[in-house]
Amino acid sequence: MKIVFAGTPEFALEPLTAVMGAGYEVAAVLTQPDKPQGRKGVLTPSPVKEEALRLGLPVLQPVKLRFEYSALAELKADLMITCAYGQILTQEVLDLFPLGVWNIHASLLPAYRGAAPIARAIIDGCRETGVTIMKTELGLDTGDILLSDRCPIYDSDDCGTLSDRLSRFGAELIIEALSLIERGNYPLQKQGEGFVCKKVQRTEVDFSKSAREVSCLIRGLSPAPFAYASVGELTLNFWFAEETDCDETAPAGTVIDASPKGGLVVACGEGAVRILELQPAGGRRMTARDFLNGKKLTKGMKFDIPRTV
RNA sequence: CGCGGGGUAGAGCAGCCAGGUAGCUCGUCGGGCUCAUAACCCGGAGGUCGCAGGUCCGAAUCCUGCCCCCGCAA
Repeated sequence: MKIVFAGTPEFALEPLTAVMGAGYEVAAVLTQPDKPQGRKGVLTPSPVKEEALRLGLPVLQPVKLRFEYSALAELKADLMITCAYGQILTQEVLDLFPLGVWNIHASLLPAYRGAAPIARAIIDGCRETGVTIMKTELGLDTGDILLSDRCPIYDSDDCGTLSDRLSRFGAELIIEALSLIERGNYPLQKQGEGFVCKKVQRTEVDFSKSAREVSCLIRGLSPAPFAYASVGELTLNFWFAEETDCDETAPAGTVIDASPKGGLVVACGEGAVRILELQPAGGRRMTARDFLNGKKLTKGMKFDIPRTV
């Protein structure tokens, strides 16, 4: 079976290497074009492209696949796997693969179709999510389901750790899926009513929400694009936070504790959160303890609360 | 030429604007207190102040050039 693997971010790496490791012939890797990154706008290849080159696989990076699929067609592959590729496929592209196009999606479909299923699930406070293998159709993540696997979300998870875990789940599932497809007799299950989640953006923390909502937002947006908050001239990106007990009552956003021993505790609308890792603007990522040693924050200071729209 | 912050003990920072003995919090090492301790008290070690040049009696501090790190925005 000749396979094309389409993917872009780190999440797609484990599945790609698993497919290779299982001995399948990967005819080419399809990924998004190199993009300018960072302050200097250095053209940077996607994680999947780097891995593909390392594996010695041919790489295709059409800007608009819907107009540039002749190279893909010439491969005459049997099947394509998509995994966070980043472009909507057209019917012409889907028709190139006799054994179909199969998608690895990081949610328990039909929930969290679309762009940022992992981050959204954490932000929404879900206790569980998963990975689904489904047949790719024209609709956004609406195709029939072949396999899925559940995965708990822990309070110790951020988007990075959960993404890593789901990536491994996806790798296992796709191998299982390929063997089902090879045998040719597999059950497909139609999706029910679901919903689409949008891409996540850098978001200012609203401490007037509950401690759980705040900690979930922080963890869901870490390690990018981050939840942040400001106090005076200081702006902080938050890498990790947990809910915590607090005896004190203080207006939302108030720094209840800022001692190197006690940690950075901030009052929320309900409860309080303990910030464990953060990054000041212009600085490196550090533990709250390190940050507090610099004494830029003291008990009683208040974080800005974004204006409610 | 997108905007901006920064490089000072192992870590995080202050000191720089108004040049004149290297400071704070934490860690670390030693001692003490305690039934005990991550708690408390006492003491010690540890720094080419990013690099190079310049000004000056004297530069972390002022001037010039270079290297490196990071936040925002794309």
